[in-house]
Amino acid sequence: MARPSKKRVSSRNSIGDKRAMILRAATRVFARNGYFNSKVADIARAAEVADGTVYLYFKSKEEILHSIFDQNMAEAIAAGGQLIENLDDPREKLRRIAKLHLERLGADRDLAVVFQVELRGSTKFMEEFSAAGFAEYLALLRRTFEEGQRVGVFRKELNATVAAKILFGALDEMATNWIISKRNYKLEPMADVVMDVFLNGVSA
Amino acid sequence: MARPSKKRVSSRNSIGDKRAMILRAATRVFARNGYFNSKVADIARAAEVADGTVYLYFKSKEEILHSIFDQNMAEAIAAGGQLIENLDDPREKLRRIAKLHLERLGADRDLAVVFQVELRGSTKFMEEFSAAGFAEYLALLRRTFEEGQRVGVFRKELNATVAAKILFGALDEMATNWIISKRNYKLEPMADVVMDVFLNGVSA
Amino acid sequence: MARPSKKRVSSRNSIGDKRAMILRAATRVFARNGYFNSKVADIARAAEVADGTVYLYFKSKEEILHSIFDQNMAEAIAAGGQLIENLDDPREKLRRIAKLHLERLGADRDLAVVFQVELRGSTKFMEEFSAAGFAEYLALLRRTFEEGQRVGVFRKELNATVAAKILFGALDEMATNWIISKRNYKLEPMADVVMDVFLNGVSA
Amino acid sequence: MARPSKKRVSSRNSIGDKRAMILRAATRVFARNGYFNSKVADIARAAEVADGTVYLYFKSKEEILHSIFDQNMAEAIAAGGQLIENLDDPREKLRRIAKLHLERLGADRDLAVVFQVELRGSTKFMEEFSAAGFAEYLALLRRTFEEGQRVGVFRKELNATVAAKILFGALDEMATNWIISKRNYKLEPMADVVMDVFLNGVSA
DNA sequence: AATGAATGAGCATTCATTCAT
DNA sequence: TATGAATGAATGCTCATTCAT
Repeated sequence: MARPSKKRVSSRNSIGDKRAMILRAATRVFARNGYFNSKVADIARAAEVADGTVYLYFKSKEEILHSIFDQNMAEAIAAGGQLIENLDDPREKLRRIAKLHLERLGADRDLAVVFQVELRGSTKFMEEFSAAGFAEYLALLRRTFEEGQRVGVFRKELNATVAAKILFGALDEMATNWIISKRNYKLEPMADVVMDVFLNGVSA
Repeated sequence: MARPSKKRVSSRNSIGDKRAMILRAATRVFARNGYFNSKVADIARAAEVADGTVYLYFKSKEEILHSIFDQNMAEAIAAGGQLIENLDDPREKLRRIAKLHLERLGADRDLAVVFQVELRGSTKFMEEFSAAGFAEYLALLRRTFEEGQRVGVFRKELNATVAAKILFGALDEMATNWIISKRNYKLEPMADVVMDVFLNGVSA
Repeated sequence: MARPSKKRVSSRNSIGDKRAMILRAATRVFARNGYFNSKVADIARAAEVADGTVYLYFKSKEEILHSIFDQNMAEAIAAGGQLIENLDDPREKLRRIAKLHLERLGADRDLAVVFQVELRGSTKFMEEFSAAGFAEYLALLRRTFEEGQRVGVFRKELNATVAAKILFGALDEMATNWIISKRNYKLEPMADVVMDVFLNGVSA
Repeated sequence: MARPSKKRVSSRNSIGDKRAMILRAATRVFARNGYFNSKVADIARAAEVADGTVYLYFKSKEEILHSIFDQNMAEAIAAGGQLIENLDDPREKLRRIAKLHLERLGADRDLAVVFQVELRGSTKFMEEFSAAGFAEYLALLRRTFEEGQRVGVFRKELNATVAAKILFGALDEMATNWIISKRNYKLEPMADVVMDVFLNGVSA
């Protein structure tokens, strides 16, 4: 009858972390069961809160998925910007970005599944998240590529937007394959191979 | 009370088309509403058959999605194989495959949406369809690439599997972006740009 | 493609037996799966006819169940009447009827299941089949009992209708228990025990 | 759009009653429409709760039927045990049990219908509920009968199990007939007639 | 008479969301 | 803030029955 354990240790982080806990729990749950098969009650249980509590922090189940994307995308872009601000060579910039891309996904399989699979399952999401951080990320790649064209290291006749998409597509496929693959390998080193081919392909 | 009209008009198309009609209707419905939001009743209405009729041809809603994938993938692989059997240059082979890839998707937006979006929405599907035709397609790319390495047109130090994935990823991204994009452009020509960069990047 | 076997032996009985074949098949199917879980298609398959054919002989699934009851009940009552018409002792008459009752059910487990279980599953059936042959059977028992009272072998103060129900209930329970029982024993001999107790209980 | 009234009135009965209310409502609904024709929505409406609420207390529609049986059977057996614990004469014990049997059923026609009709409609139920409380009830009758044989009031050569079934069958038939009957009479007094015949029949 | 493809009404169950406490 | 009992809309699938052949 009594609910003994349920250790109040959950206060391991100062208060207010509840939102973050729910987000982390949701990432885990979505990754394991898929967005549509995940119940809000599953997330609540995983986050060790009551069902209703989830709605104190998020308007709906969908908003949780969005928040996972938004938060991580914002972090990634911030990290990426910081990472390259002191670099000069556009090729090196792209290399660092690519490595960071796969490094982040490779460090958290659940997050990777949500990004590579769950977020793709509907045109609605696709369009929305495309309009959001994803476009920004693609723009970062494009601007860096244009910079390379300006300084003469990349072929000037290439459409920068398309070039950015090619690079993104290649990296994205690495991530997706890594998730699906039964084998156990590091994702981040794949960035080197991709960049080798890509830079070779676009260099002036 | 009475069940007036609705007399078995059908036969608009010769018999046996029913399965194909349902498949076509489902592609349209899935593309417009997403797999999870599509009701079997929607598909039935779009195919102009009764709800129950759907189940005479498919075991479940999920099987319909699978059938769309299977059928089109099989056709595509057959067409691809035929297309390149008389070619010698591995580079040309890859060019043709890439063009066919984007041509087919570009010719049927609904089908493209199902392939690029709906089929990606769950690890379950991903793994299953990965195991099926998709793996076969990737293998086709890989073997052609290896052939190119053998005849000396592609860099021998590159991992053929990874190279195949890079190419697929780039093409895949073209397709996905084409779907999401509000602009109206032809998909198939994008193959040329992708192949330009890719071949440049992998050539010996 | 060809449907070779399906031996036309089915004409083992002259034509017109189709109705009987469906009835027999239905008894088997109802007994094994229960009335509500039995599909008309199951019955058709068991009877080796097409689904639609069933409806050439019966108006509905429910009518099949009724027909099983009606037919067997009519046979049983006819057999019972014949069996006792040359007997004098009312006690012997009841003994014969009881034996026949359990003998018939004990000879066809499927039929017994339909009579003891499937026919009981709804007040609607109960009332209908009560109004039909069942009432007639109970009346046979009652009249025979009254005859016994008249000739002085049964206690006159007993209500004959109730006495008939007691006897029927006891026999009915023997049949039901026999069906449910995992053990393997003959049903018909149980009639002797029941008659021993009953006759002892009602004798003047 | 708005979801106006229907405010959580409830609390009409103290909380915790909800399970009991659903059970009572289900008994009524099953009795009136039959188990298979009863919709869970009917039960919910009758119990004045939402459809989903039913599933907070019961795993399935089937479990509701089981629960009706289990609960009432447990109560009846407890009541029966208590009723006879201070009696010595096995004949009197059986008389009391028989009276209680018909008294309980006679006091709640809906419950009687469920017990006499709905619970009988499938071998699955039959076997299950046979394995459960029903067997226990039959065992109670048998043990009491054996006790009577030991103390010499019942004929020793009779099989106690069969004797118990005969008694049960007779009582059961009284109950079933009472339900089906259009006439309006008390069920419980029938126990006396049955016991008169039965005891007369088995007495040493 | 016989067939079996087609029909479409019907229903148990789930689960995101709310709100009284 | 937090809870979790209660809600009720939503839907995939089944199957008795029909009817064109």
